[in-house]
Amino acid sequence: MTPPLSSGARPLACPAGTVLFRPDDVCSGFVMLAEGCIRVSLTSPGGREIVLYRVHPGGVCLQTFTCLAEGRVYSAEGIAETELKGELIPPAEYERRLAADPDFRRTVFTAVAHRFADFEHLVESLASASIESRLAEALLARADARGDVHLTHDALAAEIGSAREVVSRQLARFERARLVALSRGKVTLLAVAALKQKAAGQ
Amino acid sequence: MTPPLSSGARPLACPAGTVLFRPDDVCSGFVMLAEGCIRVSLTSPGGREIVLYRVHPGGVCLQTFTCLAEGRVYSAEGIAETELKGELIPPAEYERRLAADPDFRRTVFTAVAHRFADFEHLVESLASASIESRLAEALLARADARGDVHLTHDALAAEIGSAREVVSRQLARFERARLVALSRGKVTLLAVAALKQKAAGQ
DNA sequence: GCGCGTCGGTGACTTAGTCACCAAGCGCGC
DNA sequence: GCGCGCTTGGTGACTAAGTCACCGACGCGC
Repeated sequence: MTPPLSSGARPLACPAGTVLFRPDDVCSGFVMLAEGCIRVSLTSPGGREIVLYRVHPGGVCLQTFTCLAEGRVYSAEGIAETELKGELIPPAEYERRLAADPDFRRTVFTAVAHRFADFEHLVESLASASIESRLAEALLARADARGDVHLTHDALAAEIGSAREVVSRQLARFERARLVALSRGKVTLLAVAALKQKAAGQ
Repeated sequence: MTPPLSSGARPLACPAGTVLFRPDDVCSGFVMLAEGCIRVSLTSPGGREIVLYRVHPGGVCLQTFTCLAEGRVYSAEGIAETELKGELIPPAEYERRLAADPDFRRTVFTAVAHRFADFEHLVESLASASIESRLAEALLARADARGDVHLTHDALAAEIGSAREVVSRQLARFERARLVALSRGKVTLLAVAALKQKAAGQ
């Protein structure tokens, strides 16, 4: 459709599991994702990890945006959850496009705004929602079409910013209530409607 | 210095305590603050309030930015903490300036980026810092030149996204350790260095 | 000086998080 | 196909934080 996007943009391709950036890394450019998913997470000094957000095609990595706007280093970690394809736009080219291309500007702004709304939701649920509702929400959000969630209890704990033991115990309660079935590395949702109620806070 | 900034901008002036916006309000324009301070906070269904951030001159209200970028309604509450002076830039004019004025664009971007970094800090401390360290941090951040913090325990609880009773008890512990002195509506810092240690997590 | 609204203190209880440890599942090399 | 070691999950015991209910103390207006 569009011609080669610009002189400066470089193709980006990497396999699942690639660490795209770590805290204190310098930002090498703005990522326009065509395919795949990037998980951005924060790890506290105590070793607790929390997933801040995921970047999908059409989305924007706020971390990257922040780094480019303020000339700072990254403060979180970004990992390719799946194989990635896209473009890496170097800082100067990014700046030029923001000035010259209203569509590009609108895309970036909208994505930043959207990301911010997610963030607000995260703050709200960290500050006031129960583990039960946050876990129910995370399960619903990350289930595949068959209702399976392929995550360890540890990974689920990172999704909701809690601890593994807490997740294990809450999952055990869900299992006793026949809302889910548990197996190693997998949670199967049995009662989606009931979980939605829990996610909404009963 | 600059001539009247634009055809569209309207002067903004209001006294302390004014509610600038509430959840579900439509955004009437972009605020450029010349003087004063706006507190933006979220109140959960359970009635728990948490202060998201404060807007100072040169800063940007992310809420407003989000609303303008996505054409959405506000999701938080904004209150004038002090008397405000500034300009209100209507949406169309805001859009025009973003396109035409690189300095304006840079200002907005930098401010948004900065705000986002604060937000990340908020998420990190909600997810993993103790009440003791969050309260110590809040006290240090909001003390005046004499080391007085003129906030009720309730207001301090909103600052750190916790409950009044929890704040009262932690303040009592600080008082027993001679780190602060308590009186009605005021906390006086007695040992700033020790509080800084607590804020950093010992 | 009385009444009332705000502010702060406290006990009793629930929920969440931490720590230490163990057991089951699984892949791998031999 | 046996044993080894890593990952994952389960559990008890404890601490920290949050909730609920209630009361007392202060401060202001009448």
